[in-house]
Amino acid sequence: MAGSKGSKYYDIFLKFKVWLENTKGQGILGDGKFELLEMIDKHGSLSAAADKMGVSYRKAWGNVKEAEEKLGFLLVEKHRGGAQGGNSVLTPEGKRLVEAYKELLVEFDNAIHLITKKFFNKLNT
Amino acid sequence: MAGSKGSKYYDIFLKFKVWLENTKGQGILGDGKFELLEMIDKHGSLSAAADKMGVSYRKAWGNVKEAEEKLGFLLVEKHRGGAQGGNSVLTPEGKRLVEAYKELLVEFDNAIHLITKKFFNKLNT
DNA sequence: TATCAATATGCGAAAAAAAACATATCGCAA
DNA sequence: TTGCGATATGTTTTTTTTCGCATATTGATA
Repeated sequence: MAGSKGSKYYDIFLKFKVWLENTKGQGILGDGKFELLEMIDKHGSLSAAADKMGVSYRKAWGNVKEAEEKLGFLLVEKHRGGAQGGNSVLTPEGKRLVEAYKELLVEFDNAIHLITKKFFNKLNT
Repeated sequence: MAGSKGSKYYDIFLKFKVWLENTKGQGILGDGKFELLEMIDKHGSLSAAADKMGVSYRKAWGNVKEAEEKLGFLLVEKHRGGAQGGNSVLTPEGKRLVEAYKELLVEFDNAIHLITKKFFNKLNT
């Protein structure tokens, strides 16, 4: 819930976003891309991950590539050809990033919760 | 500084954004608009605020109007005509929001600082 | 060795967002 | 009563992003 009932701020909410940036100020990875990485990890391929997320393979592939270029190292180990056509798995670095990001989100949520409370308290003073 | 020296994460940073949203999921006010409100407060007019921020008056005006429409109440009291052509001052609600937001940012920065540290520690483990 | 599913990319269209341009209105003060 | 500077908007242009379509490559397996 946002502000207290009856307040003019009743249906207003605080939202936030966290992402990784490089020194050039370019965004690298945010919520969407992290979710994509998780899906790749879970399903074993970019195309399956894209499907599950309801985005085109073209877009998902482009996202991964862009992030990797900006980072300067690979997040996903891609294989093509073979009976299944190919597959993709996270690199150790990719896994690590995803893990760290997940924990980060939890802590962020906790912090936000407190801060939000204070914010609306102040507004309703 | 981001990761520890020599780390693969050396030149990567965590960034964040906070903003207000209404129940329809529409963004209302973020960093830029809050800064605009501060400038209006400081300079006494929308046009001066726009100048100082290096944006067009058209854009600044549109931003304020849009935010007010989504909030359902006024943030700025505008007057036109007169010797000076007109002027603008924050409404009490506008002032209140700006104040609360400023405090919010400080707390956010503190929280982020801690969380960022943990994040990179984990990556470099 | 032909097939098949997944990776890999280029490119043009379409949609969305931002910036620029053009006016109109308003009201005090000279 | 005219000029000036700020508010108020509609319209158009430009820029940026996103989407969709087409096409090539790869390699285990039947």
